[in-house]
Amino acid sequence: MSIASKYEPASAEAKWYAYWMEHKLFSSSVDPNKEPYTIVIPPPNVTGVLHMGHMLNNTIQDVLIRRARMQGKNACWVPGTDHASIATETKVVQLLKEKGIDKKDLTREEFLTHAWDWKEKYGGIILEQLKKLGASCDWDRTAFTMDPGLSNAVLSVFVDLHQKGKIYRGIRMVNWDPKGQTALSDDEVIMKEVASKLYYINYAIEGSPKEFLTIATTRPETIMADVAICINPEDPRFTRLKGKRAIIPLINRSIPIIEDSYVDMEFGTGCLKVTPAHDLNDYELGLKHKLEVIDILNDDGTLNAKAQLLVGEDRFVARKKIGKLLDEAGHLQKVDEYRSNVGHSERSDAVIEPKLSMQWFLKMDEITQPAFKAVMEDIIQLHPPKFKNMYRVWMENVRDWCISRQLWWGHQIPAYYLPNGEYVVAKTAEEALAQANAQYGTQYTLADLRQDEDVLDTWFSSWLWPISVFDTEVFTTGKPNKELSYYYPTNDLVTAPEILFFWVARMVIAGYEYIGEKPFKNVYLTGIVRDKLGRKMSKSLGNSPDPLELIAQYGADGVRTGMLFSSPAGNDLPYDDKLVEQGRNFANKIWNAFRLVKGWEIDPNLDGSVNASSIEWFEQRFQQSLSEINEHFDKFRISDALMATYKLVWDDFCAWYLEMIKPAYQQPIDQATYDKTLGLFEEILKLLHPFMPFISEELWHQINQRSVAESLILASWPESKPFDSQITEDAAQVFEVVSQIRNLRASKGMSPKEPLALSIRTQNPGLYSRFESVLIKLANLSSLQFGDQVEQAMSFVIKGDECFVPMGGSIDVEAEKANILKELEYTQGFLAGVVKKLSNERFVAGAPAQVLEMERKKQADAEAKIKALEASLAQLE
RNA sequence: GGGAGUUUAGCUCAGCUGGUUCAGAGCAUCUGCCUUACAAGCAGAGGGUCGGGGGUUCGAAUCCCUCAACUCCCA
Repeated sequence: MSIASKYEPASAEAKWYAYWMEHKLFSSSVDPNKEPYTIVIPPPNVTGVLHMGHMLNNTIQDVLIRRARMQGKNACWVPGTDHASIATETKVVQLLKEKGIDKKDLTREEFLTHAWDWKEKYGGIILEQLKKLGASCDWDRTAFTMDPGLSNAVLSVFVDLHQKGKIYRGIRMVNWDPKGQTALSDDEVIMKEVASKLYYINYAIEGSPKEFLTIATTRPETIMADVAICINPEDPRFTRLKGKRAIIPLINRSIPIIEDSYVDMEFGTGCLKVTPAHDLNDYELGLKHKLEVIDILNDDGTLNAKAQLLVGEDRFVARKKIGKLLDEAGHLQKVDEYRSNVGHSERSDAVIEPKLSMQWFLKMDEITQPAFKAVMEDIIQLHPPKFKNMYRVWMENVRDWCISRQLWWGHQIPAYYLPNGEYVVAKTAEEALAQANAQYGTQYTLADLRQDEDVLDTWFSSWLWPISVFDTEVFTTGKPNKELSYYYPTNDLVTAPEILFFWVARMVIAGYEYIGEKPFKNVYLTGIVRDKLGRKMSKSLGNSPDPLELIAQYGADGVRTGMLFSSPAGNDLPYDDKLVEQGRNFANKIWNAFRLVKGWEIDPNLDGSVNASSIEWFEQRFQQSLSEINEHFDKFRISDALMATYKLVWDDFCAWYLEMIKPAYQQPIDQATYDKTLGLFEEILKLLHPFMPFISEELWHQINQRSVAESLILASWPESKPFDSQITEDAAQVFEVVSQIRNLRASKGMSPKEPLALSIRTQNPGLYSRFESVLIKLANLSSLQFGDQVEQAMSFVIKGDECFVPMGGSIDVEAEKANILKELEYTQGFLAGVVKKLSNERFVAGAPAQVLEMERKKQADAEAKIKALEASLAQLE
């Protein structure tokens, strides 16, 4: 036997991935005779490097797609990447900076040239890494959200929605990232608790120089933007101030004192400075009271001329300085330490500045309705379903979507401003010009048009992904092409719950808006991969293992199964090397099972009928597991499907079946059993393939020479057939006897090599005699008999059948008596419970017949067992 | 502050519409084995008042109330 005792994954992985690729076994094309099964990959950021989250996510997709392929479906997994405007632009800016180039010194075109260079160079890395994992994507379909076609689709949609009156321009308070110089959506803002200071500032009352009121604020640098003081009309402390005006310290501007019940009398000093330009709540209060807006900040977070003071200083520097100024001028009453929640940019980590700016918005109220309904009515199913609730809450409170971003990398907004102050929206400048001149009767030329500088939110392109990877024209034509008609709606989407709203919900919205049909049937939400301490894996923490390193160390199959062992849908995965180790061990187990079988010599003259019952048992057991596995898959319980497969292979096939049929050392096996066993092995490899594509394909070809078309990746998923659970139950009982005898040996310190005799008192000897040879082999028996009690024997009871193992003189009577007494005591207690239940009239009257019958059987069994135990005890006396 | 979710063995989780799948699985732990497929292994064992309390019911891990802890979303 020349096969290594340890499975070496590296060569098999390289070999079979190349083989699958070479023969285009991942590729899919429209075939009306086959049912399509489609998954679109959640496009990773082009800036991305494969991390553990991708590993989990893509393993699940690959499992689903490979199983579908084996089920004879036309499996199509579309890969691709997302241009990720903020992340990529940040990265490119950083890279240029390292080269001594400042983005400010570049034109838009120059910057984009650099960005594309970067994308061409690094943008595909993550997809290459996915190949190492075994991902069976149709790589010929690889898409990018800024491909010409997909970009065109984005612009079409923008123009269309604008025409429909759903896109509008408006001044809004946005989350401004002064570092990234862009507006962020609420969801891109992370609230963090930070230590800050609460400044108590005195504002003089106009007309009574000695009087003042005190305001508590964490942002003293914005007092120059104050437009009012607000008090609660119910607050008796401030009745005297009603209708008066206050003076802003340092700049001495007079502002009104207004009343609004919005003010929390408990917080701070009970009165509030109103600064509409720099606080969302103040902005709304300002709108309500028709107050002026004074914006004292530049885009980069420095103070502008309107501030009058500290012009050009950064907001945080200004905060410190103004504190000092106020103090020196005698306006600062005190400063308290304070903890508050402050929004930070998810990308740049800069403190978010609420800022008024002109942005583009998509009206969400109407467009979301079909998407809301689809999930509520389970037309689209979320797995696990607990996310349905979250989805509902979000959809019910959805706000208009701010779709503009102040960046260069992305889809530039197709809006063109005209010299007359108007603007037109069109896909190209030429179209815009024609439209403008027609609309306004003007004679403008292209040079008169100025395109909006901003780009669209990244999600504004990825929400079209399940459509635009197949058809980029449907948004204008309204007619799906062949590809889209065939592959859409896709089947399953696998993604993280954190982007349920960013992405998933919006794809559903776009799907209904443009195709009138859901984009997918099922959404499988994975958990977050965390480290042992429960922290999210991140580059900055350095707590994430390198996935490629892991694959090199444990094998792709080991890593895939390791990731899946402990990750039910929606649950976080606390990552531990132990998991992938278990995966690797599993691969090794399969490998060695194969070594065993391949190592057998065949003797054509041998009669294999002794193994018939073992084979029959395993076939039934296989079917039983298969139906469980299929059910798990259907319910998207991927971890459970894997665990059921794992147990079938390790416990049933390796630990029981192979041991049952294994010939004695260096003895040959009969032809029939050998052939059958290889056949069963093949069935097992099929079940393993979605989880462990490499080792399964490797062994598949080692079992037999096969053509490309006969590759395992294309093999048929085993057919589910009815099974006889009586056989598996009986076998379980026989196995229990084997375990008990092994246990007996272990507890007596006897060698497994020393044969024992077994006598069973049973109503049903056929059950045991059917597996007689198995019992003899696995329990190492010298004989098996049926009959009455045996003297000088150890005994145990299984399902009412008494088993006796004569031990000759070596039996420890006292210990055996103690054992039996313990068992007896327990059974008597058990019986008492059952009897009590049965003597309860209300139970007898209320419980269904089936339950009653069960209880009666329990009683009978317990009584029989007690009798048997007592007899054994008497025997020992 | 509003809403949702979670709490079952040391860890990660199953336990569907209350009753033999009812207290489970994998890993970890402990004991004994290098028994010629596999020590990345084999054989065996021990772990849980099902977060606390109360209620409904003949019967509750499962339904209701309440308290506690943790997580997430929104403000």
